[in-house]
Amino acid sequence: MTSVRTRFAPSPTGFMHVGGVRTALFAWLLAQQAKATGEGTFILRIEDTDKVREVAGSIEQIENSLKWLGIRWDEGVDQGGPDAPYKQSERLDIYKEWAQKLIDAGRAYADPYTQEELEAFREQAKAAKRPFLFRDHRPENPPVWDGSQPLRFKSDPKPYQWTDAVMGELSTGEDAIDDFILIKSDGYPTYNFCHIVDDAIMGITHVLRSQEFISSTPKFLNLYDALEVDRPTLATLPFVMAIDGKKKLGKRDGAKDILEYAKEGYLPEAMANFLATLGWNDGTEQEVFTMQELIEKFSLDRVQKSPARFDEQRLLWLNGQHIRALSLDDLYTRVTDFWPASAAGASEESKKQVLALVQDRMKTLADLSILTSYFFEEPTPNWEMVSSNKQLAKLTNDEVHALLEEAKNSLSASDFTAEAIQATLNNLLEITGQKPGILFSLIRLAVSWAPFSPALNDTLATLGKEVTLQRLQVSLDSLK
RNA sequence: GGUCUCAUCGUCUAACGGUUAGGACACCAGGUUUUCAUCCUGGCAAUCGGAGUUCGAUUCUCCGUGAGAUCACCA
Repeated sequence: MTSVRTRFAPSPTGFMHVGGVRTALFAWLLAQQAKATGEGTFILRIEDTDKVREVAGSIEQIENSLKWLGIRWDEGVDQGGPDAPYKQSERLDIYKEWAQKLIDAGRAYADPYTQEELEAFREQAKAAKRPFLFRDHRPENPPVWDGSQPLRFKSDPKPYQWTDAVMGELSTGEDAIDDFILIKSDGYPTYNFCHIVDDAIMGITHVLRSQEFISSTPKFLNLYDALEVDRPTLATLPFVMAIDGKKKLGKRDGAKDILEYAKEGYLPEAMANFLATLGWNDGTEQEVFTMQELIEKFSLDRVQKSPARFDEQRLLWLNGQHIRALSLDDLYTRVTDFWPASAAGASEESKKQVLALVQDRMKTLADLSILTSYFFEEPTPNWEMVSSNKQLAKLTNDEVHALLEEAKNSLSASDFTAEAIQATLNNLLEITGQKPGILFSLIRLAVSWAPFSPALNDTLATLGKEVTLQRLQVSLDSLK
């Protein structure tokens, strides 16, 4: 019987980008996996203790992002749970209580210095080429903490050695530990303090977070000791790096809102697949995973230690793979917002027929419009497309005219099933003595005027005899 | 500067100390008797450097080098 409780604890400072989402995904996968054999719980906790940086609407946006990806939480701000509230700004009393325990134990004290004095200490250390440590300036007789000063942790500096579920054995010297602030002078706790309190209260078993926290981990370990709480399994995830440069992906470096990808026609399961395999693999050569497979196969010990770059090409490829894996009906429900405007009046039946034709060619749902518009609206002849085609450019206007005329005649006698059309077309090859590359390309353009389209016989069959012949005529007429 | 982490094709990655260093994306070339962004086949392409341990290091150790993180009343 395993019990896994994980949490995703974002601060509401804006939209979510792929790095943050991946952390959430991994934590969620772990909890889902545990559900199969025991207890698994995934918690969404909002860390809103910095009122200055808070951005209105962020919580809703975070929730929408997770929902889009298919991540559901068992406990959270919107639905509550046994450890409610799940918003840190509503848990201030709890942190005060825990802070008092530390004060009583002589492990916390009021910081009597002004900003200026603090700054002077920093300058001093810098001038002396020494690291700045607040604990070098611990006041001998700190005032009684009345809430107007910051409350600091009285650390117990010592070397630490610990095991990280991803990084393995880690260690630091005592310089990594300092008297950090537990509660700010505005009454709100710092992340360093309250996340540890909450994780303990909520019984979090696995803490997943990104690499930037690795150097503050010794502080956390020191606090766990002072609080006398068991520490959870710590797992440090490597960065997701920006596509170019070598910087970690961040909002200021052009990281996109994850919901942007939804608008661009990416499937959530493709995004999940991509994110999961960015820094993780199952040890086989499998590249495409369903959500269910990810849940079953994910493991922290196969997570990469080194940062990975965000490769949109691979995401695009995966998206195509997942689109092709969808049933037609499923795909149909996903593309609702992606049809060309001209398809508005088309019936579900005809739209599905068209969709079936292009499913294999779509890489994003947004491709649908360019791929299908000519099924729903009359294309405008663009002879530029003929003259810029290597093979077709060799034909004279008279030859083009003759070929299309011939095609029109043959097709008007066809039964117009896909099979019958193929037979007609093959016959046409013999009559005209043309190569398929020329004849078929020409017909394709004359009825669609699109850069690419499905197999010619399927395209014509879907358009129907009447439309096909009419479009051939329109094209003929437009040819001077 | 202190502390800490990381290092295999362009990118994502695989490889009990023994493999012609494997796969995928991208790219290139063919094929699937039309286009093509699907599909199939093939090709290109990597162990950061130097010592050491070993019969044998991508793998273990050390030293470099490079990259990154962190040193906030931000999370």
